[in-house]
Amino acid sequence: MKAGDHLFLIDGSGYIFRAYHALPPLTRKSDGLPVGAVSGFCNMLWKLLSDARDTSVGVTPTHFAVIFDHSAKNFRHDLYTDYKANRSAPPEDLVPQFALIRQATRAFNIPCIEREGFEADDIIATYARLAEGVGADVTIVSSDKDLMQLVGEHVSLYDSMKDRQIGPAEVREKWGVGPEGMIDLQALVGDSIDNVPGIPGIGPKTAAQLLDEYGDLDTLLEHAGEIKQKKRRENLLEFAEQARLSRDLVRLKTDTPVDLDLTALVLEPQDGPRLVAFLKGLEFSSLTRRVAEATGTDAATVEAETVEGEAGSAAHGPDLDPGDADADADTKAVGARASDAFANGAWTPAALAAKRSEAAAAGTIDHARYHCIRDLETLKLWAEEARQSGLVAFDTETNSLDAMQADLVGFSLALTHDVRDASGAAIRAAYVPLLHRKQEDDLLGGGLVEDQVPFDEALSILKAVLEDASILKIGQNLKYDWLVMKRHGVTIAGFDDTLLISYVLDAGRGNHGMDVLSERWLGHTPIPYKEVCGTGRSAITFERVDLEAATRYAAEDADVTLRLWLVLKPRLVADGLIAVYERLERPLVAVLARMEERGVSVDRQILSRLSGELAQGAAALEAEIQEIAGEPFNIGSTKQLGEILFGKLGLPGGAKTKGGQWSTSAQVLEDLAAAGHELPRKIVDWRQLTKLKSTYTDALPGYIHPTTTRVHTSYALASTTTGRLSSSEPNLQNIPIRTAVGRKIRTAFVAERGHKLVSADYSQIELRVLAHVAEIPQLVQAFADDMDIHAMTASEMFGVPVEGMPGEVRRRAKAINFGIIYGISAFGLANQLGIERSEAGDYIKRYFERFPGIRDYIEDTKAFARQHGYVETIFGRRAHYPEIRSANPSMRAFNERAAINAPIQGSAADVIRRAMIRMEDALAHSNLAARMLLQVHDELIFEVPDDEVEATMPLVRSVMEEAAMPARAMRVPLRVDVRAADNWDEAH
DNA sequence: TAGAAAACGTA
DNA sequence: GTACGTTTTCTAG
Repeated sequence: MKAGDHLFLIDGSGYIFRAYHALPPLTRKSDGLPVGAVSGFCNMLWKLLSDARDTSVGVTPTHFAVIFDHSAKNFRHDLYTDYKANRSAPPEDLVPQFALIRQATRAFNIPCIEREGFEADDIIATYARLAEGVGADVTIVSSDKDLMQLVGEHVSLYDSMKDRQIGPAEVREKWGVGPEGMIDLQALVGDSIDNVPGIPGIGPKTAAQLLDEYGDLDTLLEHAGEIKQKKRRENLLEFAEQARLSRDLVRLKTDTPVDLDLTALVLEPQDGPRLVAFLKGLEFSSLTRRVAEATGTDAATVEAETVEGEAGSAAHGPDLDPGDADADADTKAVGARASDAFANGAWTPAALAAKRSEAAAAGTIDHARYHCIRDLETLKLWAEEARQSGLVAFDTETNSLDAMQADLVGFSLALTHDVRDASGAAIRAAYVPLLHRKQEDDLLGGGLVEDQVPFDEALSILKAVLEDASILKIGQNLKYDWLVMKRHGVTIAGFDDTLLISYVLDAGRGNHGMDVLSERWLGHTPIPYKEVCGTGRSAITFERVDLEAATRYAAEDADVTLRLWLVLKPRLVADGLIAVYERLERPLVAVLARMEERGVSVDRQILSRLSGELAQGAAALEAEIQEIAGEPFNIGSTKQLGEILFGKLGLPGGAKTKGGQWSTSAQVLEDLAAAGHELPRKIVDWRQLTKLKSTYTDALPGYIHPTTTRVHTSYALASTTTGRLSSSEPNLQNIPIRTAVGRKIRTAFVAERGHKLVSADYSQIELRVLAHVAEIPQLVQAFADDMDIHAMTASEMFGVPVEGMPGEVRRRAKAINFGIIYGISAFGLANQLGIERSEAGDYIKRYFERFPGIRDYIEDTKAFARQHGYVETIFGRRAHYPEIRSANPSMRAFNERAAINAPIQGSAADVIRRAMIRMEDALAHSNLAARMLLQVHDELIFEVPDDEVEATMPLVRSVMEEAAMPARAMRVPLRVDVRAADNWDEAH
């Protein structure tokens, strides 16, 4: 490079964000892949390059490079740990575009530069100074103020979107200081987006004025005591150090090590066919045409490069939240687009999905090809490849199934160099052991296995990949890995989860565990965990597994996960379920993980006292029961109990169980008690006490975490057919409430010192959903008027006025209302109400006469389910009922009832999911410290600092009540009751 | 020792 | 009549 040459440096990362926000948001390729930013980027690049050929334009580049940010972390984080802490993850539909823009740069035959540990700005600064040094001119394509410090006689900025050149004069005009003053100005002002602190109370105007007066930051700080304005003076004195730190943060590094020297940046001509193929693949038709013309390429003969929707990155479907118009219309538009795409000779999403599935099933898995990575250099290479391809499957190996206890002992990665190949032939997978221990059990418990990658170094390389949202991580049940990594200081950002994708696609068609999915889609049975770690008392933890077996097992997990993703992700687009996945499913992973991580405080003493009381009560009852029975027996054994009750004592047996025994269910025992027998009542009571004791007061303390001293449940996102969550280990969604004794257990769930528990629950959400979907005028009106819905139903059915209605009448109406939600049958209603089937049938008949819309809804839903094999919630989530066409009438009836229930239960579940996804941001925006701890289907429980309770309650209420909006306008309002107290019993 | 059956806690 | 998870007992291996 020499004087007179002109170097163009494009701030690729900055451009991506700016283009994303500036351009129409919904630019997508026919398979749903979002490409708005890529499109803007390519057009901009082409325009600049055209200028290079057109000598009539004054500015003609001779050298050219696009610079990208490399990793989330750089030297500035060492200066200031909170640097860029305010940055939120990039928008979902931008993530897949990072890799595409790198691909685009290469397709344009332009150097694509990035370097670990440095921001794009530093590399730009370095090249700009180098070029300046040889007398060349430099144009930096960016309008970022952070780069303005570089502007000078030979260096200017070019804002490609406003087509504006920024030289020293423009900098001074905009900021009141010249380029040389920009660093000091930024140091004073700070930057809330990058979280550069600056000095409080000083904005750009004041900063410019001060710098004008004192010359530079150091002089200003020396003379800070002379400032007249009191507050300003105090702040300058108090935060002087902070300003100096800020200066170090904003000053760009001009001695970044660079791989390519200036001569390597010389502008080469474009390879016409290659570029055309790429642009054609992205369906940029007008740019394709222009490029073809300019490069003398016959576009018609060039085959489009298959640029992935595919590129395996998040292909995007319709937006559930139509701040962008009508969601239903959106959904249909995708279907329409699919056929258009086929007309263009491209794959339709469905055809692509089918092709992938076929290839995946034909692929073979070869354990011999797996790598075991045992040195840092190799690991770095793999991380680099992940970055290049923008895609990596990831799985952790630990020493516990409990994510809150698990320590990382290794991890596996899988990469592919061709995301179009679902056969897996292009996949490489590896296991990285970190803390495996020798198997022999010497006194010290066996030392570490030799030649493992040093833990801290490996973790930091992994961290850079996992936290970089522009690299899509693919996992199976990522909530587990997310939590484990979080506990190791790493926050995974930018991911897909094959468990959740499968769940969205196939809820109701069996479970979604990796082994099942692998057999279903790949025809491959993965190595069972048992085979590696054994079972029962001879089981070992993964850290004791020898590296060869561990590699086979762990690398296979990553390999299989990546293959599954290649098959399943296109199906999301094909089935129009991308929005469900991205709006209702994927965002909950981090939300739930944080809830699990927080846990809830449980008072051991209350539980232990209760346990004692329950033990006493049960023992007393046990003695009485055995006294009456005339012999000791195991009351907990239904078999023995049946023999005593219906054999020895000769009580009349009621129902039989499936196994043919006499049933001893609570219902049967209650009936016997009502008939005057004294023993059954005592057994019911005994059962209640022992149930509460064993399931709750005795079990819960065992779940208190040794270090956090709180109870951390685990939520399953993909276990129910309807879309509800489930909770386990321990299940905190079935803590007693119905009986007085049971409720006492809730008093043990407490807020930590200085806090309250706030419980917010939806009132009658399922009935409201029913009123909405079935469009029942009376119900809609009743909810609009905030009436007692069961009383209103009773009044409508039986002609009884709501005023002074007997409790029994209301109770019956209530049972019918619930019955409807559960897919009513005369049999079930009769059971519930203890009336004759014929009478129950009459009730149902009368109900349908009064509410014909409900009958229509039920019939329509059944017909839909029979036709499609699934039903949908109001947000488009599907629940499959493959057996609804069963020839077995009871099986069929069961599936029909479930299918009637699923849209109601599932829509309610979707609503609270939406509320949960929004809640954290809503709280943060209001500067509230409330922490969401638990979800119980229609209830959310928070822990809130005492002095924020008042402010938090209305916010929580409004987020929940407005959760359906704007995606759906419900015909009925949602109502939420909110209460605060010291414990869960009083808060609910 | 693993898994089914019965019972029962929640929404 | 829907949707779950946990506990205890008992049986099959």
